[in-house]
Amino acid sequence: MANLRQASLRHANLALVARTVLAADSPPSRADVAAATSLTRSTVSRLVDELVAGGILEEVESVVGGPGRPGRPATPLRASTGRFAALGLQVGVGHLAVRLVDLTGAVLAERLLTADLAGSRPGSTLRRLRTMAGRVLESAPLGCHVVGAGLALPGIVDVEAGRLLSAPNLGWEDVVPGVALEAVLGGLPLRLGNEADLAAHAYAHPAPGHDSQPQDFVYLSGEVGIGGAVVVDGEVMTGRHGWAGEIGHVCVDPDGPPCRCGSTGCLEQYAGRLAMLDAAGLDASTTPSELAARARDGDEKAQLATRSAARALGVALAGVVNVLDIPTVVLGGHLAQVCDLLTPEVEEILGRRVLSGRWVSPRVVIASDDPAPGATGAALLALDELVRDPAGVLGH
Amino acid sequence: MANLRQASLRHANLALVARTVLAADSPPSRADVAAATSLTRSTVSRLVDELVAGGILEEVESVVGGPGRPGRPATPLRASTGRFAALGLQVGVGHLAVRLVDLTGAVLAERLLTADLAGSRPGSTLRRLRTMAGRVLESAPLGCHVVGAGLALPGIVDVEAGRLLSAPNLGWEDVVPGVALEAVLGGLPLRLGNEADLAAHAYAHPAPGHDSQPQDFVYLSGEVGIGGAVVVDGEVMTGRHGWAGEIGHVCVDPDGPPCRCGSTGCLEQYAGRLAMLDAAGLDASTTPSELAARARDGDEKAQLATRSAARALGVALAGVVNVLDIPTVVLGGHLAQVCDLLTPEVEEILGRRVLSGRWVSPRVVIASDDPAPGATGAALLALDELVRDPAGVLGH
DNA sequence: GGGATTAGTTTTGTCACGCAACTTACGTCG
DNA sequence: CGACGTAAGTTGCGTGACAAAACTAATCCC
Repeated sequence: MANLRQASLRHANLALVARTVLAADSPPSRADVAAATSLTRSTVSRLVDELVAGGILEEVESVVGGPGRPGRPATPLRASTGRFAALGLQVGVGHLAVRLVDLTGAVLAERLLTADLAGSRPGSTLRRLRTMAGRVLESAPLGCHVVGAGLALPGIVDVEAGRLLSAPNLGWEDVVPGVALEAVLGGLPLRLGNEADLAAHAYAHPAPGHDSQPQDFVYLSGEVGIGGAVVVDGEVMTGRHGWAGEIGHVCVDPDGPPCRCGSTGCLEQYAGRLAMLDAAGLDASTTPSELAARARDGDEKAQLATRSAARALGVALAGVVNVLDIPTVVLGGHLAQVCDLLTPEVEEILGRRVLSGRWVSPRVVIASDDPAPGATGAALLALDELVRDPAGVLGH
Repeated sequence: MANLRQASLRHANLALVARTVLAADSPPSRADVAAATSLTRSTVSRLVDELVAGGILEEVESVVGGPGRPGRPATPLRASTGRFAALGLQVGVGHLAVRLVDLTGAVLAERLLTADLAGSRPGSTLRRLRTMAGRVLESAPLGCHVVGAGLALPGIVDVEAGRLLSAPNLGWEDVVPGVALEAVLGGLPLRLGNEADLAAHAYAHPAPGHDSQPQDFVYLSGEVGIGGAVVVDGEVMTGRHGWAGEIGHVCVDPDGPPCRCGSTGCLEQYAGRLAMLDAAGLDASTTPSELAARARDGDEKAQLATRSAARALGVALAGVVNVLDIPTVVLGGHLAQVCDLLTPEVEEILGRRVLSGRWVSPRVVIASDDPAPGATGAALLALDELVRDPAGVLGH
């Protein structure tokens, strides 16, 4: 409900120009940006100059063989490398991760640590994360402004309060990670987020301002249980309180096995990592790839486990697609590793159970195999604020 | 991705001022609007003058005893009555409806017709609707501009193409209602919409620019089957193709009874009107209120039917709430008539099955008993375009 | 080397808003 | 009953952001 004044106009067009440059596949010239935005060249020039002066964009020395076109050669523009960056942190059930990502989406520095954190003490775990974050920040290039920090957590988060309400797979309840980390952040605001939400953001936007296809999808993140997120038009749906996306607890069968959430027949009880391994008669430490290999080799129990998981995924996702009309499903985490075993049956069930399946067939695709997409997503989300309002870091 | 120019600024602020006046509970003065929008009085004055000249707003003759406050008395503003209106049409399974709604949300004229249209021929039904629309338009007040028309349909709609793809309960397939109605519309664009989507819009916005509480909810519309809509921040989620909200076909039990959609165990098979009457051993023509009365009087089969419906609703809605974090459910249509029988058990199941139920208890509320909320919603949606860009009807 | 072509800059004009002074229209109080 | 206070609404001026168009710059092509 905020009003608009002349300054808003400038803010909005600065953001538009910045986004246009970041979204381009190859560095565009001022003239290209003018054509893409339907602003005039003079206006674009002025805005670009401001963004370059502010260190958000930079001009590329087009050394290599130009296009050989008549006319004055263009000055290609791109996001500044290493000038602005954001810190992405993640506490997973099996790992800690810290990443420093810049405006081009490049990882300037990172640290990964594999560890079983189920049942760990929040205090000591967050201290380990703090140490890792300190190292990463030390190795940031000179003159690099860290503009934000985000922390991905596998649980239900109160974003406003910066509080982790509950992370059953970690065994954490009611934790405020900001206090343990604030020494290393130096006053930088820390934004918490659900791991699946942030991973989904990273999938939709592999770099700040850069949109990938598709921009509407349902994201499933398999770790111990199943996290999820719904992305509409490139934006992660957070819901009324920021707790949307709990697809792992959609009911597949009301008479199904009890879930630790207190309900029965949740998707997680069929397609969660532990549930699948259990159904296949394998130890909890077995990797999903091992399970997939056994299923392919003809192990009957492994095949049963994957088939049961596929059926549950099909039923749960059909409901989601019926309600949201988002016919693309992205599988990440352990689900990505067994994706090719699941996909045919899941797609078959979706085609049958989705009302609009007659006109558009739902598709299942696989996410990247990044072990910590949540950390990347947390950093990218912080950088997005910069792209959305570049005037904030310029001369105000 | 459109750029901003000075004109955009004016357009945006015109819309802001218009919305502010429409959203106010009592007619605000120019000074009130200035305070609410944080625009200056001079700017508001200019914009209001334009809107008054354009016939969108009007000054109220404050005849009755003013507040007796010192200072120059205010000139209260409100939406013009009867100057701009939109036509809302609806084809339901049991009725036809036509409404003319103005900017204040008042119904200027309407016509309702009860008829069993299941299996009707689209051509003759639409001709009847056309006649009704003609009568309604004839009775519009002098100087009333009809700025848009919308048609609510109980099925899957291709909004862009103006085509009804499938309405199983009517038995209609692949119909383009625009051609049958264009004679009466006189070039006015007709916008199709799903009945539940439009009813949900009317619930969220009882008048143009006026927001009711809540602005985030799941809407269930019970007719023969069950239609649904998801409203986030006052906006009906349409999904990738406009087919979102098919909650009636969320799977409650994969081993449940077959549904006409080709799937099994859909919510509609438990809580649809026909399904409930069938389970209660009643004739298809029985009213839901009659069913409710029997259940209250101790009829065991009727109680069984309502309990089964409540359980199915609980399971299906729990899934939706888990995915979307929208803890308010609005029941309309036949579900509204049996709402008080269903609510306790549905809320109990939601509290148990919704992951975030520990922090926020989901609530079930009842919609208005308007027989054709879709028609109202269709008209309101058309008027919303006017409110969103008032400059469109002024001096361009 | 001159012309064509394209990139980027400079200049001038327009328009919407903020600011502040002003006018209007009412109550209040001596 | 008339001066004063107060709040609503108007008027005139200044500012800033963008459009339009003329201009400069740098390259290719002949």
